[in-house]
Amino acid sequence: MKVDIRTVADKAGVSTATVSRVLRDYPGVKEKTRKKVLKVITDLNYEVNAVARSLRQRKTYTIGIIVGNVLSQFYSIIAKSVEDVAQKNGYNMILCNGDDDPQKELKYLKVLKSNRVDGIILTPTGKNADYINQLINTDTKMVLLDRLIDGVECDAVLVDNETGAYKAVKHLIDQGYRKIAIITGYLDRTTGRGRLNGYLRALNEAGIPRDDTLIKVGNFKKRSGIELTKEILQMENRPEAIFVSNIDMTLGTIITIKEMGLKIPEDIGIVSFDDSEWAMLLDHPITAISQPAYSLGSTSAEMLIKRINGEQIGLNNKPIVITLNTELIIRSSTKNVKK
Amino acid sequence: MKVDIRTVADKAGVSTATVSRVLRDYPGVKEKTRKKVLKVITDLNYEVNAVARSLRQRKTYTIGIIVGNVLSQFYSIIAKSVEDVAQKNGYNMILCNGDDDPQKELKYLKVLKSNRVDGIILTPTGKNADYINQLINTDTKMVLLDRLIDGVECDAVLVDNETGAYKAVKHLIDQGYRKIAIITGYLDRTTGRGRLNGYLRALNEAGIPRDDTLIKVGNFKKRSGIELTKEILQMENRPEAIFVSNIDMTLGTIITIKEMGLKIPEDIGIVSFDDSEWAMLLDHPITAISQPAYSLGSTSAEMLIKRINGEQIGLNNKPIVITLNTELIIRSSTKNVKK
DNA sequence: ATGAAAGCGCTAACAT
DNA sequence: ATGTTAGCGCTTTCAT
Repeated sequence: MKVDIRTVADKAGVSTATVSRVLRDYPGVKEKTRKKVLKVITDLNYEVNAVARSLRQRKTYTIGIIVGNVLSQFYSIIAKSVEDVAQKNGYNMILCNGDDDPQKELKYLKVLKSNRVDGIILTPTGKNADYINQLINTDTKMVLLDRLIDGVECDAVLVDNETGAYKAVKHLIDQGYRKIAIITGYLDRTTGRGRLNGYLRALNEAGIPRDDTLIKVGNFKKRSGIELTKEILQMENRPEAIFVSNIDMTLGTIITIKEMGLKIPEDIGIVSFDDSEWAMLLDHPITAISQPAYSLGSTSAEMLIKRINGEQIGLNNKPIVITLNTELIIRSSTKNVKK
Repeated sequence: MKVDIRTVADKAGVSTATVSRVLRDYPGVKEKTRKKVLKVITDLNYEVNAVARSLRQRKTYTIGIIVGNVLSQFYSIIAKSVEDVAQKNGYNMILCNGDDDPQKELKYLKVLKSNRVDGIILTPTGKNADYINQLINTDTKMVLLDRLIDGVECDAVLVDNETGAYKAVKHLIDQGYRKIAIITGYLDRTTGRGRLNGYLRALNEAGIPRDDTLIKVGNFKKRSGIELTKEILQMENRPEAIFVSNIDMTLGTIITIKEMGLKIPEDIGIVSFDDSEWAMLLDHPITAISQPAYSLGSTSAEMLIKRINGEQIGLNNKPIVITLNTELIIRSSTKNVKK
């Protein structure tokens, strides 16, 4: 049996307007009437039709989030933090798995737009700038997460990739390592580029000349960690340490090192951008740059909701970019035994 | 500027009905008209209002999923697989983090209902049976994932917990272990209970008497893995091996063993229900029961969508329970050196 | 304090 | 092949 606001109104002997007022805790309904209506609602197990409400109010109380890859711990934490904040503010969340694929990203942006979400949090692939600009210009609330897009001005919450990478590589240098390889991610992403830049800055500062044979470009996935590590370890004059730009590739790196029968840190030093609870349990716990994943998500969600509510942010309401800091966690994978 | 179907119709010089037909690839629109309308749609960047469409069609093309804990790898994989299947079938997915909390579960069930999702996939806490029954009776499509609920008859996709646990513990026994402890999860959940039962069956079959001091009840979280492992290792006559009922608790177990300066498997054998890519990288890779997480999610999503489409499933359309098998992956954490 | 009625943006039956 | 129109279930003015 279908039960809508009409059913409730009839049964309670009031108009639909009154039921609607009760539903929304609107003041100015006589206590007795309210009680009566609430009783009928309970009796009939009535649940407001959010679709109809959204249509009428032109507000869905829903935010969309498109992440790079739900399978990674990093994005799981972000999803959770966004959800926590959304919930606290009475919003629902639609999670989309962009898969770091510009096509899927575009598709999901359209889906979210079509569903009239009140705002979008996006981990951008870096493409689709035109469509994204168009969304922003037509007043879609949006916050970029973790990465920027060339040619797009938008609120964003980022991690200080360059400084993080710099700290990691400086630590290696301080430990006495000189020949240091890097496995980067996509260089057309601010994350990949920033981490490479930090690496280069640390080397430069220490007077170590740049050596392009030590720079391997991966795709942030385990597979490329495996392959590139193999390449590095098979070089005739093997590097002393590797800086790996994210945890999934680090996993691949460790697998490969094990397979080749080498030891960390005796044969090769390792530092990872991004940490894992498991990384500290290995026979040689991995030194890592820890990212504030939870804060990244919660900060962007809070920012988005402020925008949705029309609250003033910063000066003259221009887009704001917030950059969060990383932390270097020193463990034994960078203990230079030869030094 | 607001652009709706009316705007498009006017600009194209047709009625809204025709635009609607074009939008839905409805046959019987003259090619020339279709072209004209499509051009206007592109020019205006028109995007159909899915909210209005849903209201009218009484169909949202959205499925909701409530998982136990988005942070765990297990549920991440499930979320991804459900999303993959949903996408393939033209559905969106709303992901909710039930947090294994009956209150949140109830809240999200209501939210999803209110949003008129076409179906729900639920990892149930086991509570809220009344409300869930009411949903089912009012024709809400629902599939239970990973766990059942007492007193609820519903489609479900499960893992064979008992057999999995049995295989794990039998393997320990085969390795010569006799004094075997278990760290279980909530016993009011079919997962916790099933795994305990498998443990007991294996012991029983081997003629090893049940010893309740060796049965520790946890809550599936790392913290309880840490605490209960501490209790076990401090027993005056320490067990020779521990069967840990999920991966988060296993993480806690390993942390504790390390902290106490003990060695796996020399001092204590470990087998985990649930695997992790990292578990194989430890100095003593962890023997584990691997769950078909991806299949769990995809199977339940497929089942749900069939139900939504009104397809006949099984005999006389009664609820169906599908149970998937686990796999024992033997590594060195169960190599009994004393045997 | 409450009700009547319009309308949010679409789709679908019916008419032409 | 296309248009007219009612209505999906709500909220919100405007009356009373």
